[in-house]
Amino acid sequence: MPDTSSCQFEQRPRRLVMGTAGLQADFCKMCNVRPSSVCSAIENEDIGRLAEAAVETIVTPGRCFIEEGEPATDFFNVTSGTVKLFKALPDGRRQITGFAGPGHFLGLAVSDRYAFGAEAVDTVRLCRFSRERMRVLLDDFPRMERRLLEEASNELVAAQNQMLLLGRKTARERVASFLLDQANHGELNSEGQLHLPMTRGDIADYLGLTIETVSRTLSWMRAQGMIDVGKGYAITILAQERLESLAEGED
Amino acid sequence: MPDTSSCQFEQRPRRLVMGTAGLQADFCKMCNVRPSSVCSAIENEDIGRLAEAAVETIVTPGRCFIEEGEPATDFFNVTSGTVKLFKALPDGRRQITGFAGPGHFLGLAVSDRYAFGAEAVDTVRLCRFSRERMRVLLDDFPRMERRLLEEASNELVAAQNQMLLLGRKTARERVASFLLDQANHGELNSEGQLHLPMTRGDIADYLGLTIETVSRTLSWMRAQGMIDVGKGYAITILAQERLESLAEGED
DNA sequence: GCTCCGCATTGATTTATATCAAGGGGTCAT
DNA sequence: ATGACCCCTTGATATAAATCAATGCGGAGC
Repeated sequence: MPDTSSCQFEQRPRRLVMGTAGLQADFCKMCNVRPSSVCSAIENEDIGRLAEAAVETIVTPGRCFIEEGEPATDFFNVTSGTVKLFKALPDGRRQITGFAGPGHFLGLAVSDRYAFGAEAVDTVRLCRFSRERMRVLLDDFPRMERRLLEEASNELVAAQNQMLLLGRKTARERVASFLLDQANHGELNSEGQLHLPMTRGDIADYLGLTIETVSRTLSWMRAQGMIDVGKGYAITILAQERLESLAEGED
Repeated sequence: MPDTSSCQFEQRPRRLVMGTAGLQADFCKMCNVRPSSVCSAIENEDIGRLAEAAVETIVTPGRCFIEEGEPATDFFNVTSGTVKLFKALPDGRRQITGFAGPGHFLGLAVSDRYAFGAEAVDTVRLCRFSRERMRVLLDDFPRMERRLLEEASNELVAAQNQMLLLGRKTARERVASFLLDQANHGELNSEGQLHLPMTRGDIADYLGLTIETVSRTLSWMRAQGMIDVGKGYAITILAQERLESLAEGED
């Protein structure tokens, strides 16, 4: 069955079906990502307002839920899983501009169209807010707007770091930077392993490299004793300091 | 005289001297960049509050006025001229993350240190605001915070485009994209020429290329009849559509 | 069980761009 | 005027990473 979707990452032709019912206040009150998300800007006493504007959505792996260039109707807040954000060229070349994990807010768009696409890497849980309801919330809770500005500023810093990486770092430096970033953001499992939810192809599209170069670079790092590459997507960092100096080009 | 500054772009060892006196209300009221800047969020009746918090600063070409990693004490608003924003690696490799022209707001930083450096490309006029005074202004004028969020969102979109450029575009596509961006933002002179205030080196550091590749690519475009390279920094776009399809990789 | 297919790894070769190198044309201070 | 210094351009060569190609592994479906 051919893929007729405009989204390069879409793997299933079916439309994403999303519910429309709001949530109970307790849902937000108990939410484990609230402390680290923009939702923390709303106090417990007002949390019902937030909850009733939100719709919980589950996105299966590989499913695209924001398509670049489509009307920007919704904002999203990731509550679990990992999302890849990307831009594409007409001939299919792609650049992943970031990975968004729990607590991350998506959908900031100045124009009325999304400037990027978003696809679930693994199973992703989202809270969805329509733009209109979000607008009302922002009018009523200016603290939320401030929190959103903080979030945007953080992303801007990350984007600047990524521009330095893409414009000036070597393949080894890129991969080292990536592993350290992932180790800082995602938590390690009981064996100190870093679980990467994304494929080598995703990493390549994030780092501006090819799959082969990412694979070769990881093999080289393993040969150097810097990392251990386990089964599946698990990686153990064995020489963090060496990776850090490599990431900053001090080798 | 050796350059002992930590700023890679600093050319003069003297410290930047900046005044401390606030401005008259009329200064902001008459300001020609107010409509396109965050300052437009403050109405005429309150503009005195903005003016008294601002200090006008003139920065000579090549002068660095924000140093990466230094304490983030001030915000800036560019009123004339062009600023380059950059990040650097310890060995001197640099990435210019953007050029900021009139109306552009600088200094958004989450931590208490600047995440990037800023240097005047040509003679630059700035309004400077201390973080504390800016904080008070934002508390008193929530519209300004909203305006700042818009600005940050715009920058985020630009950053995503730049990541696509740096990660996935060829040298020709990069230069074509750059020329079109510049033509869109800066206005053309009476002869339809685009005046680029920055050097080939700056363009190279912005596009993740070398000076030689930028120069060769411009020469190639001229040989193709796409552009005319005039004296100094003037460029005429002769075949906009060809440049546009080139910029999007449709060639 | 087997087959298929996507993902990853590794090797051989190519190529776009960097690096090295030389020279020209401004501008500024002496 | 002269020389020093930038910045730019162009040519020759080197190289990091892409591309082309082959193989292996592991899960899903039959």
